[in-house]
Amino acid sequence: MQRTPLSKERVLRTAIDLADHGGIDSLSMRKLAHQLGVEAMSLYYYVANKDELLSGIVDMVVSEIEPTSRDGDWRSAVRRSAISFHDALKRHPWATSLMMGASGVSSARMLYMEALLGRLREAGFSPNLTHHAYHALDSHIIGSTLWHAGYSNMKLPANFEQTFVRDIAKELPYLAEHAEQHLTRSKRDVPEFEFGLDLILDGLEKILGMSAKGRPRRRPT
Amino acid sequence: MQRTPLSKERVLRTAIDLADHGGIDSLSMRKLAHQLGVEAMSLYYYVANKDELLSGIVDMVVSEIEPTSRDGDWRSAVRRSAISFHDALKRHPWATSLMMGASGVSSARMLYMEALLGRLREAGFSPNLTHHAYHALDSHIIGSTLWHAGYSNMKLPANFEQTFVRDIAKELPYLAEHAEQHLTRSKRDVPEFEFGLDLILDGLEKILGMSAKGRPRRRPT
DNA sequence: TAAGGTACCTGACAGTGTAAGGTTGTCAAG
DNA sequence: CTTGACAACCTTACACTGTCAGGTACCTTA
Repeated sequence: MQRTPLSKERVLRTAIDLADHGGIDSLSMRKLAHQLGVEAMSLYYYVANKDELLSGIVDMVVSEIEPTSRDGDWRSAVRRSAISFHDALKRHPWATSLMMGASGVSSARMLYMEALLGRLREAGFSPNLTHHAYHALDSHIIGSTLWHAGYSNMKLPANFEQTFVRDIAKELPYLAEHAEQHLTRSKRDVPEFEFGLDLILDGLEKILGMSAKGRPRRRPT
Repeated sequence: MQRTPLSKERVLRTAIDLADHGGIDSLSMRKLAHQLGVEAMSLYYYVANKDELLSGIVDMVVSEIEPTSRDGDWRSAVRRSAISFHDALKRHPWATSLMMGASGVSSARMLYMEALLGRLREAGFSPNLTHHAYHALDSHIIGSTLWHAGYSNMKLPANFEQTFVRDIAKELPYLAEHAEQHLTRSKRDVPEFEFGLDLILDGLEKILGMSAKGRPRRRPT
């Protein structure tokens, strides 16, 4: 009875499972190897080192993102890909901080960027506005997700509302109000992420409209 | 000749120095102790464990932020504190990801939140709009800074422009354009951070104006 | 039969956080 | 002057981390 041989694919996938389940800190070479029924050093046959493993799994997460479509109006196309990005990061919260740290921009990420940047440029965004739009969107996605990850990780005491919120209500009433909103917020409310996203998209749309009126664009390239 | 005794203050301050200089990974208990002329375990007299040390230094960074002022118009007050937040995180890039991870919200952070939330509410923002405004701003700050940290960390080859940008120009023209913008961007251009910030502030201002016209607010509370 | 490569393993090393307990110095009470 | 308590610091040890150096078993091709 011989086990099926490993593969980089299988190594990365198991690594993602491990990180998803126990957080990125619980992803060690030995644990990962054990999960695969193998010794730690065997993994180095498939990855050069842990950094490569990490950027590998980030790559897989990034490739889960639906790239900005070329169809339909730019606004809903951008919106969809942003939400898809956000969703992917919610599925793998550890990926957010990993994506920003470590080793440069992966190729999957570059493809995503190209699709988004291209869609904006071809919708009539100037190079400069495209630049700013990209960073505004990216920051919002990253920031929202990082917050979401931190928030969902922090385990509140069971009676958080009765104790903490009441305690700080006198000295920090606005914070108490804010905390309570998180607790009572229903699924029908606008998600925080989408509110901010639409704020940015609204702003971009307005700027685009102004510049289009001022000097109608000639070449779509 | 006896050395002056340590203090939690001094431990944290040296930890910040170490992290500022060599990144958060180079902050180990032993190195920190060595820097203080002491053995590792002595630190545990001042901090319970490394987590407490980390949240301690994050706290110190947060208290560098200029809280949202109660004077002047809400917009420039919020803008100033956001920039101050961003600046603090640029001074200590490691703090960004630390702030979101780990152990809940520090008391310094709560004070900052209270000031911002309060300022918004008292400017006429509804509870719900305040909630969304807070998260939009926070996400942008965190996201921008995290990006900035990653970008400034990644060391490009000296001739990045000539090699990489040229190489990808054919397959990923928009990405190449974007990369080039980062390289040629001058100090007189609008910083990416402030562009996004103003986008958000513009949007909030507009919503606030609309709701004020629709149903003028009665009680500032 | 030999060579060479593939896929895995053993052992070791330097580094990490920290639990358990030990050693000083200072200082007040008896 | 002694005793004991406390503060401030140290020593040792353990389990864990990534990974270098090298070894082993098997399979394929010459």
